[in-house]
Amino acid sequence: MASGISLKELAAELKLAPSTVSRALNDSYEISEATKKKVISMAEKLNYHANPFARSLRENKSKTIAVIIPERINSFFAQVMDGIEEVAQEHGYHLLIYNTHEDLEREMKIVNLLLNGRADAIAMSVTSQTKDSSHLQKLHNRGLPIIFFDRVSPEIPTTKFITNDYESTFEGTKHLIQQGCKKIAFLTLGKDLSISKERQRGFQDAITSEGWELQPSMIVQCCHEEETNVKLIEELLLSPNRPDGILSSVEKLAFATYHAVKRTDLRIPYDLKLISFSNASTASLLNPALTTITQPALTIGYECAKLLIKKLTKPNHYDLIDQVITIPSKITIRESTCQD
Amino acid sequence: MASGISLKELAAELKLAPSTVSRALNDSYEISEATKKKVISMAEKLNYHANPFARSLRENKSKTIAVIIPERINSFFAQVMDGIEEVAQEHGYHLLIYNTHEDLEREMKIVNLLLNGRADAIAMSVTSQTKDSSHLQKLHNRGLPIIFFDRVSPEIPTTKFITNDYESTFEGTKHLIQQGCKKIAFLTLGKDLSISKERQRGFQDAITSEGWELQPSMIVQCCHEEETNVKLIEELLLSPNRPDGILSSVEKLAFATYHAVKRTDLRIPYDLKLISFSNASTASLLNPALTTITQPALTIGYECAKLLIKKLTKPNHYDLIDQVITIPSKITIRESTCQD
DNA sequence: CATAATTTCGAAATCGTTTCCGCATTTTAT
DNA sequence: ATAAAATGCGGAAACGATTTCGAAATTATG
Repeated sequence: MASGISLKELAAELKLAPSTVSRALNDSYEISEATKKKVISMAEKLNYHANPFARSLRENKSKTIAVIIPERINSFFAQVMDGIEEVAQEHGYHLLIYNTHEDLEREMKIVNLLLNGRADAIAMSVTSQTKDSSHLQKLHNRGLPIIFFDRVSPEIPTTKFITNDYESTFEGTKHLIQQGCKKIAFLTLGKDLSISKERQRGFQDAITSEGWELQPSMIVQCCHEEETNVKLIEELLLSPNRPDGILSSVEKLAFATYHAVKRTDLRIPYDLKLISFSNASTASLLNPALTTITQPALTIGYECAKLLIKKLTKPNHYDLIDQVITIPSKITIRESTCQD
Repeated sequence: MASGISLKELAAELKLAPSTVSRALNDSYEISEATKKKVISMAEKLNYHANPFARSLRENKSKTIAVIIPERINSFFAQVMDGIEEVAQEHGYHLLIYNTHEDLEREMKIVNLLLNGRADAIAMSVTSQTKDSSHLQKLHNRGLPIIFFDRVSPEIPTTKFITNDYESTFEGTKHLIQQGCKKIAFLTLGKDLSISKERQRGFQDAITSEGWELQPSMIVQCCHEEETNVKLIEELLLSPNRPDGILSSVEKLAFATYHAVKRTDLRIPYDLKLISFSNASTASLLNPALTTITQPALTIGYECAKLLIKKLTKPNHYDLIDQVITIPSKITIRESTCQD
């Protein structure tokens, strides 16, 4: 219905063969400058636009990259997408974007959808539930270039971008300790996630490096349901041996903590200090301003896209080798961990 | 490279004609149950996946909807996208997403990219600079179903979804007045935008309905550059006839206001009351909590997608008629406009 | 049993590109 | 002057699916 003129029709109009017109439009050396000009100007005049599907079919590539994220309302993922899009657009690539909503079922469905070659490559961050990776393995086996960021799948031998999860969490915890915290809780989402494990390890090592004993009740498994999390954290804060510091490994758990605190008569930072992984630009506007561990989201997006495109444009000269590339986060200290 | 088995190969394996296999997989009535079963099980066994481009080429449709937004780090647009994706996924549609970064040049490039039929339909919100609509007209002329949300282009005769911009702003302004404000400023982005005009009209009518005179200096034209906006607002707040109330028509201008206020010794809500259009879930966590006009973002997303898909699945029985559908916003009063 | 009707399937065209191969014609080399 | 090479273009196949048309096989009907 919305179809315009085809190459064949354009060729007929020019009294040339379709092959000639195709070559002219693709600036082939076999075509004289004179015909090229004629073809191009006629193409513009008739408003010719090459059918992308015919081209994709013929060339076996779609000029499309799929991006799969677990959550859209999340400043980190939003920034990564902006980064990916920037580089992709530069190279003429389009972006198919899928939100799994932290739901493994949906992730599997989406991944299966991509098995048919609709996208030339994939950049993704898995859900917090993703433990088994057989669905991802299928993608990889099919030869589809795939790259992970932040929430990586360790079993797939490809390039992964993460931040220095262990070190940032270690430092973040140390910061809480320096600020006088004696009992610190760690909020986390999926315990199967590799970054969760690393962050937890950083947290634990910081605790034990003080000669303190690690209390299991201070490792709090949260879910993706906001209200449930708020209640969970509220209970934690009302318990007899409540923490005086919290390190949240996920942005939204920090927000949940704010909400939970509001329900108690505790005050941040006096009764509770809070630090969290977050890329929210509003961190400094919160009440009180949130001390954050900020990931280099935009850079991660750039690098993911760059590598994927490198692989797509030089498939034989470059491979997405099995490596983890770490780009450090930055801690920004604000009021939520500092009482003047 | 990543190509799997083709229909023809599958047919060969089954000793059937490609046409038969195609029909079997599409559950055609002309094929016996016996062969259908055989075909389907063999397809699964050989991991057959129909090539989407061959299908798109043949059927002249891509099962893809393009979404164009001016900004990704914006809770409103993020929620709209979630809404669109939800409905689209239900109907087997994929989403191509483009961020124009409030840049008209980019918007035009992206729109031109979509002229070739890569997407079956478009849902978009224009940039704050978009005044001329000839590039959008081209899309529409091509017969591509297009729908606008929030930032609409009035000249394109199609369905548009907005909120009750005039009324919400009117009420928001009245609320400031009720809270004791005597001089109110209005922060806006593009003055050519239809929603900006409507919101500004609501603001002005609320002012004049009090018998007050409208002061031109209280209409503040902002840009998309954060730091510039902060300075602009700071100057406003330091000027001799500074406002004691601000209505921000855009979420990020509210954030800019918070930052600007921090640079002065004014305090919200005592010296300045603030209300803003915003869908940020963190509005209640800000310092002080922000009074918001919240748009029904998710619903807008749902409705956009529903209508587009209705048009795509029943092209002859339904048209995207030239109408503006209004879904009301909700005002949530918080501390930024209330001193106890 | 012969014929008609119905089921079930195959051959081939088609969508719009790109590209391999081939054929003139012109230019350059011998 | 003739052979060789370069230039410029056309014809047709190919990518992988769907679909129209038609034919064979099966079943029903008289």
